[in-house]
Amino acid sequence: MRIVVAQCTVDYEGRLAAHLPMATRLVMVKVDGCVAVHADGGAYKPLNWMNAPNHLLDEGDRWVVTNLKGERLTITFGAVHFDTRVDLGEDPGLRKDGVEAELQRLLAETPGVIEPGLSLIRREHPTPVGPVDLLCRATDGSTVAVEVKRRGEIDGVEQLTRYLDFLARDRRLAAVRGILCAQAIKPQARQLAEDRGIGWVEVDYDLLRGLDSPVLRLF
Amino acid sequence: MRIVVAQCTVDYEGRLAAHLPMATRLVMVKVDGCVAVHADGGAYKPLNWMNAPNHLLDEGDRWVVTNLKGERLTITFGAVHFDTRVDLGEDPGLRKDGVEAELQRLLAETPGVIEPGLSLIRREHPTPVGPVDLLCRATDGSTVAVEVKRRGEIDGVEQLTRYLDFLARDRRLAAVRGILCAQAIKPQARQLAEDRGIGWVEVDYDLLRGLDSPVLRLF
DNA sequence: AGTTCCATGTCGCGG
DNA sequence: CCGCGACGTGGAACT
Repeated sequence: MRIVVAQCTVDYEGRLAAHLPMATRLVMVKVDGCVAVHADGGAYKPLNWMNAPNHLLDEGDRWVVTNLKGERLTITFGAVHFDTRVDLGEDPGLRKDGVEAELQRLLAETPGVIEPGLSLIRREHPTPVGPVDLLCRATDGSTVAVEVKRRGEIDGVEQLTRYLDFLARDRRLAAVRGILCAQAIKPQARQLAEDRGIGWVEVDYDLLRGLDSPVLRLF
Repeated sequence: MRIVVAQCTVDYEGRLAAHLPMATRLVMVKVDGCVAVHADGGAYKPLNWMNAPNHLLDEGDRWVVTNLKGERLTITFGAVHFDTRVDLGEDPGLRKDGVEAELQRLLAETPGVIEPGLSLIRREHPTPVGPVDLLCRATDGSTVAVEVKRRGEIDGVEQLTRYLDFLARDRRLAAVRGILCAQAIKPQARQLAEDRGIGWVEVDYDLLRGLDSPVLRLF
């Protein structure tokens, strides 16, 4: 990784046009070739950047970074405060927990928390417009398509609506209804769901993880 | 800004849980207090981070960064390769051109380029499923909902469809139709729009900017 | 390569 | 402060 602290102007031409006047900034070049220009604020996002793969033309006081999509990042340097290279080596990588995949797994094991008596038919049930997260059977005999999200928003309702359109035509299934299931569901998503006769349920991830624990599963 | 290159392990507990084993990484602390841990790859996004506002407890070989939402980032240091501070000063900021907000503003000033004779009723007209970009009156007396996009894709058609569903029920409005307006509209979006009786128009951003110039507005 | 969908999305604006 | 939608969204998984 190369780290440069220097005065510079930056110009980006591509999906939009952007310009940065001369000021002191941090320019980071990673071994994969990506370039990022940071100011001393604005969270972790750089002011400007160019991801790999790209080509960096180093003219000394000016870098021109281009990619195959025709985007161009031009950095023109003034006074350089500092310019160093460090070898970080390969990174062992990140472990994550608590994303949608995890939530879906937990709900598949305890579908009753979505609606009393619900039982799982299958996960990732295929349709022509994508897989339904959980396909279930309700006590009233109807089929229930469950869309699992970490956060319930309008997109989730649209997605479920598309699935239901196709499931309704599947003669092998009983009458099909839909439920949007998330840790939190936004008012507009609730509104749209209700407007379309789609149910919605908020579930507690920590509670669910508790229900899944070895001790409680003995009961 | 403080720049540290060091061996470290990182743990994040918050919206999810994540762990990074010991390895050499770049830790950046900006003056606004945000902390980012970078590996030598993975584009401009850090492996882990904590945005401002937060509180950094510096125990020397361990940093504990917390925020009011109950998220916690813990960095435990091993060998430190280097640790420096630089004063970047205030950044003059970024100028952007060609984004949706700009396009919407220009169209609001010259709605006639969307359809001859169209006049603006209001921008950001509220509905229960979100605001309509431009609500207009056509010469035939009908109301026209315009969705403005930089790039016209299926999402834009879906969004406009939702608005139209609700607008159709508003008895204060005349018959409502919709137009998707963008710099470029993909074939699939055109197809879907036509299928739903929604109009679509491609507009030239540069031409529009020209129409908005002081000289031409005299005419 | 193209499409779909998730994300600790982040960011900015308006209520 | 929340709600909402845009973003140079980026990135991964799958066709």
